[in-house]
Amino acid sequence: MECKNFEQNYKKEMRAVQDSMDVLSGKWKISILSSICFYSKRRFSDILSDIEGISNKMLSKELKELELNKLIKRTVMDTQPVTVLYELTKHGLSLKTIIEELTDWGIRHRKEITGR
Amino acid sequence: MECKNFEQNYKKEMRAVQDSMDVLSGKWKISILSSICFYSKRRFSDILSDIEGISNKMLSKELKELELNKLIKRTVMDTQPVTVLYELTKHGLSLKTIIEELTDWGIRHRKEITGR
DNA sequence: CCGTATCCCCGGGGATACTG
DNA sequence: CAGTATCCCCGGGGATACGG
Repeated sequence: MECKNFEQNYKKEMRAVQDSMDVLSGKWKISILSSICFYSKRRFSDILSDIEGISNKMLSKELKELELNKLIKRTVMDTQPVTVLYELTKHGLSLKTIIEELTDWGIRHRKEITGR
Repeated sequence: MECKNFEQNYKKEMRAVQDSMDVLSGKWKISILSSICFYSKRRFSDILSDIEGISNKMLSKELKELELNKLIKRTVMDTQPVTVLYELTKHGLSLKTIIEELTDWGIRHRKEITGR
């Protein structure tokens, strides 16, 4: 319950958490990752309808950032009209544990705030 | 490596992760929590100087939100002039594992992006 | 179908000054 | 010391239309 192991590389660790948050804290990032993860492979328009409220502009932008960060892989299918598939990379899948823990904590947090 | 366990309560879990992110993804939240956690108890002006770039307005705002979410406890000391101590609550401390994992992932992520 | 381009508005958040 | 108040600017992000 104490934070003694933070003592040594305090600053460096703070930068590392911040790096993670920079990647994940985009407005729709987690939802997009969840959607793709759940269906394994998912098309642009499918993700668009999975996530309530997102615009095509934002989806496009967020997908681009996730791809830049090597969390997802984009594949253009040679169909007519064009189809694009998104899937998680190995690196993207390495987030699974963290997402699950954030899920559990979110549930506990809701209980804590709403008063059990 | 698959995401089968997401199948059942997909929507509910997505909302839960989002709840967590809503609490944590504020611009300075993680830094503030880390600072307080590292020193166990910390004063307003100390946190202000711990975190490079934050303004007193933002610090005040973020602290208020963290307190509302019961992650930190605010204590006014009866000194002259007034001193205020911030510390993590039990609930706030329950984030420690997640923060540590985000730290580890951040380091791995940097390696992934910069190319080992 | 999968995006990009454009327009436009609102609020996040910095700088600074002020109060108890 | 620990904030609040005010001013002000810039860019995040929505709506809509267009292009390959």
